[in-house]
Amino acid sequence: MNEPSAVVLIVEDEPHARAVLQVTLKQQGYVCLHAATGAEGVSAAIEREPDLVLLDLGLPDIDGVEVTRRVRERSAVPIIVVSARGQEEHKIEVLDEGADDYVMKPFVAGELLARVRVALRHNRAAESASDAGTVQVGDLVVDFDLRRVTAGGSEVHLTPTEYRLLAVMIRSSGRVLSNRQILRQVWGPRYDEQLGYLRVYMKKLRYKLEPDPTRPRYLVNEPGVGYRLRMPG
Amino acid sequence: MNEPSAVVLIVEDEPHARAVLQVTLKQQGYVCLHAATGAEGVSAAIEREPDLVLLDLGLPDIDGVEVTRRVRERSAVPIIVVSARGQEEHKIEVLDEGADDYVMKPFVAGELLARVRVALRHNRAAESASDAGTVQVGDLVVDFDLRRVTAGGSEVHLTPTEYRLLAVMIRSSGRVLSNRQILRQVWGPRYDEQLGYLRVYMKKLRYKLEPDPTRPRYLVNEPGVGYRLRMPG
DNA sequence: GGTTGCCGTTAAGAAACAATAAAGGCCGTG
DNA sequence: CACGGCCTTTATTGTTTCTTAACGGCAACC
Repeated sequence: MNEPSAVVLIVEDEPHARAVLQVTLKQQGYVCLHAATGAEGVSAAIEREPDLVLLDLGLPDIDGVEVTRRVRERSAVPIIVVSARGQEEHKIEVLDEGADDYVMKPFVAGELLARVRVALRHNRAAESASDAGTVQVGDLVVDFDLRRVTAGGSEVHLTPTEYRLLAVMIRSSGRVLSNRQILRQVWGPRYDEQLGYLRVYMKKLRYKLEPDPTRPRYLVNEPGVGYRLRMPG
Repeated sequence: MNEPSAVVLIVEDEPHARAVLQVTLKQQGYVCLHAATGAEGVSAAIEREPDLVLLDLGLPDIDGVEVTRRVRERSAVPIIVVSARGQEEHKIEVLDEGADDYVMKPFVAGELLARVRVALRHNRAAESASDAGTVQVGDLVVDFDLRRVTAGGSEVHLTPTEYRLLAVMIRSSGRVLSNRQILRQVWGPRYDEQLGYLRVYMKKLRYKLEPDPTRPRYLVNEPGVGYRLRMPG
């Protein structure tokens, strides 16, 4: 049962840090690409189509925030930012620009790898979601071919946004999705702070899908984190 | 079912102490390497790739803390510090630099060997857990992909801070983490003196996870140092 | 036997977060 | 242009989580 090996682009100017990253990743069977400057990183991230980008914040030429922005103009590749101590204040900026996660140097190998796995899995889930079919969770059935939803046996009409939200949730059913992740997938990367949208539409979905909308069985909130579509059981 | 014999690097200047360590280990089938100075120890730890390093704190040339730091720049090999009385204050420093555990001289052979086994096992677990995404310790299971925690078979709801704390502990299960290390990882670098936070949240976690919260089996305190997530056995 | 240091526990107020209702804007269609 | 459906926005209320400070127990040490 081998995972198909993923290609990871490492954007890091300092040779030693780069070596540490590469060794850590290669041991797990990942294939590594390199870029030593922000400019190289941007073009490699777009042209060579890696499955993941590890981006150091302390690059010599372009600011890491700017690198993220430029990559995001052309690609949805997951970006994990690696930053040294004393650069905490960039964390929020860079996440706002569309980075997916954040790891502090020095990091424990296990932690880095965990985040890499999570980021890759997202990506794969989003891609394979395009192959259609019907998904069932409890008495909720979504037919992606016909774009039809039934709850408790009877058909439910959903607006486009409601449908996209449900699709995102049901594709990752069982797992907690952060508010940011949901907003990016449903409304787009620039909307990932519009928590209000998400709340309003969660209410609408619950109203249409839940047996008792005030006591959600399916669409449950994890305070401070996000939402998840609970699987039966 | 033979354990694959592990290679242990002993860094110790005093001949008698070295002999005691070596005999204790050889009887259990471990292969021993030696280094008599800190400098030798650093290069041997990196180049000869032992499975474990036993590091004496009272070396003639380089401080044990410095040895740990230099090894950690290049290797994730488990390090167990062996320290004489009167060096207690170094324990925390050396753990902060990335050592895995410490044993006080004079030590009982059984205790040393138990910690050696734990450190070796931890290393192997960290390697094989990297394709799982879920980590199990005793009847505690953390699924990092789903962000789900179960204790004794039933799901447990954790708040964001509780979850981060458990994640930090379980990623380093078996080894001692200093209060400062934990605080930095869970609350951030600026909170590394807020011991109160840690105590409050340790209680909350124990309450939710331990069979008998007043007699912790998993989250155990190391007085004056920090906490450890004890592995079963 | 008191003092000190460290740990566990508790509770209450502050802050962050979530659910809901309702109003206004946009846009296509009749 | 009036209407209906959908999306966005704001305000209000209610809930969960975090922070903070104080207290009590226990052991080590003088």
